[in-house]
Amino acid sequence: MAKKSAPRWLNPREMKAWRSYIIASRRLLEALDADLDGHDLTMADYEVMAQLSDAPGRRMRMSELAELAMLSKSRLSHRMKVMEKAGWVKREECVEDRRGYWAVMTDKGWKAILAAAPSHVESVRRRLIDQLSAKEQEALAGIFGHVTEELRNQFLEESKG
Amino acid sequence: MAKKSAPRWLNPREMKAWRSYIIASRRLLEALDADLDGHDLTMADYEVMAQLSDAPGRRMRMSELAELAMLSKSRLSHRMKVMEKAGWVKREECVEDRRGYWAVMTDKGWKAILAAAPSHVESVRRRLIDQLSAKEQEALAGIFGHVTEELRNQFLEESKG
DNA sequence: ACTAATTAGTTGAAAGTTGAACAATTATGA
DNA sequence: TCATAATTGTTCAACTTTCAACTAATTAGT
Repeated sequence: MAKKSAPRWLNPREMKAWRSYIIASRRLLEALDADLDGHDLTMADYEVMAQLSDAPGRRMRMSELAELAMLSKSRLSHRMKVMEKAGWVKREECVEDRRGYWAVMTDKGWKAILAAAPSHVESVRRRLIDQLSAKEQEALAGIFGHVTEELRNQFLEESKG
Repeated sequence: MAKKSAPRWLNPREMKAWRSYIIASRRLLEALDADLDGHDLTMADYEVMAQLSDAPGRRMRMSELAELAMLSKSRLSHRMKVMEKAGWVKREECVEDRRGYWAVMTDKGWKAILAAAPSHVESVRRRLIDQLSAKEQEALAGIFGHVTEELRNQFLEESKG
């Protein structure tokens, strides 16, 4: 558990990369969320709905949905209650595993996501994707694909220690 | 207010760029926050403290601090109350403008940020910066520098309409 | 089969965030 | 100068998220 070596501070190039990224990302997410406002959706709720609409039968087990939408089970549970009240989803008991539930998108939910999707995509384009050349898009994918992979490795590494 | 044109969905390259970015970013931020846990700090609080420690006299007006740390005034106000209770900052009335307050970092706060900074930088390195080549770092800075600039333009554009 | 341990999902309380309303002060401008 | 507008920062209430505790059902180990 030694920790004594001098901190390796970021050099100017590294600092610029890090700060540009973190600042732009916060502003970008803020803008994307604001753009979704008119559809009564946050990015997180949009992600839940989008995942659900891609699933066979527009239904998915709660756990899997939480996993794909990157929410804690607890958080998903709370959001589902809200979205259920809005009539966008419902929950159905699962016969194969009676601990579990299916999150099921309703027709109303389907219509809601159909209505929101074009403007959301347009927003992602305008704020980010259309700002980048094809080369830059590939660079972005490369960089963050690698980051994700490495985070996964680090997580596995930390889990066993 | 015409909106009828067919949505321009993302092509595979665009989709990959967007999804890689958004997924990696969420996981990355999650990991960085987890790494800060041991110092009783969130990224947001760290940012507040870092900005404050860079300011002359380690003090800054509330508004400016909110601006730099990218928090709403309300949110900063709440966080300050918590950090004040922890003894890391205090607030002082402002003589030049008696509506205002100075956010002032205490000695204890200074020690706290000094203690947290090396491990935070190490975390940023390990999770992101050290994963990238110099070229990739420059690409990252280029991309997101441009995104920030464009977001600012769009914001100005929207403000007048 | 019987107990342990895991897994699925929910809940309630505490903590955090948002957004509008507000008091106090300063700036603007006829 | 006077009235109006804008700015500073806080507060309250509504809402959201987190964390730990919990029930119920399934799986594993013996």
